[in-house]
Amino acid sequence: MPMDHPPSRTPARVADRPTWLISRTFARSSGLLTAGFESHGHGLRSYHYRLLAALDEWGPASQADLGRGTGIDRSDVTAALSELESRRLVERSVDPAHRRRNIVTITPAGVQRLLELDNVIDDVQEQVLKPLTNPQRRQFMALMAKLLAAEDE
Amino acid sequence: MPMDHPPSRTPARVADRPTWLISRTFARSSGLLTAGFESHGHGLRSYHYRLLAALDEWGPASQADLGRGTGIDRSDVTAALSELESRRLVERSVDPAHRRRNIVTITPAGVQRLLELDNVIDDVQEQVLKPLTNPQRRQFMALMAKLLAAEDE
DNA sequence: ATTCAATGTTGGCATGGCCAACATAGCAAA
DNA sequence: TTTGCTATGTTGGCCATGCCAACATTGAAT
Repeated sequence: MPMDHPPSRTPARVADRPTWLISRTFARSSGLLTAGFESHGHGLRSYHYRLLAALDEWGPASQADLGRGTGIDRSDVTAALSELESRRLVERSVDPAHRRRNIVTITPAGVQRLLELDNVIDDVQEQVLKPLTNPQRRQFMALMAKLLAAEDE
Repeated sequence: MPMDHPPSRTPARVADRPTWLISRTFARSSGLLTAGFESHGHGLRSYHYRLLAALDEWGPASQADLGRGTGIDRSDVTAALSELESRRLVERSVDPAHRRRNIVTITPAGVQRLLELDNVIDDVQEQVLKPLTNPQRRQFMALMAKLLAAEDE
């Protein structure tokens, strides 16, 4: 999604459209995020961050719950957790009550890593919003929140 | 990118970050766009639309110019044009001056299709922006434009 | 006891954005 | 004029994100 080769000019019917602006905005944001993860992300990506954050904030959970909670597909949760586990950032253990189910726990090293990623990601927010004044930033976020409120129906 | 299964709850450190809002906004916009193309797009996708729009607005062009103009990679231009050509929406002919170069032209049927796609896409804009009042829509777009202005440097 | 639903896992797919390599063709500098 | 350098179109590949299907296992419901 990072579109590193932006169009030199853009057809008018495309350039004016909100969906185009949104997609360009996302490309910019996503590009900066990717760059941030690449240089200071210790090989992790956004799935990993979202899972670590969920585990830290909500405590140990099953993979299915993590998937539902974070919106990440079950199969992708499995893959991302395996990577986190091999880095000792989370631990998987069988739920004694439901032996089919794994209980996933974040390790102290995982919390540590999460904190580091927080900083990386905060930097990116700054870069993304740099062109806007503080009131504009708040306005922008409020408008997006309004746009997304409809999502729940 | 359509994220059709949004998170049921979202970790706080994720939920209030601009990059998250942007990515959710894009997911929504992109999902509606995909749905629009799927139901009334005659099997075409956004690359096709962008290319048709460029050809309609700028007139016949070489593939390399189309790529540079639209920000689509040369190789993807080739593929998308082949699909458009097989549907008789564009025509390729060798540039007599530079025999290595193709001159791509939009056909009347292509213009027709473009007009239809315009309507589909306009509908999507409405859907995306529905939660906002008209002044809010203008504000939102202005803020994104400001965000993207930095892109040129 | 027999169904049914949930769980974790594997493997696959599409889209959008990329890159590398290649043959061909034109241009330019020597 | 010959020797490059560059542009062009094409093929084929890669990666990330978001998805879906199928499967065996397991527990719960009937």
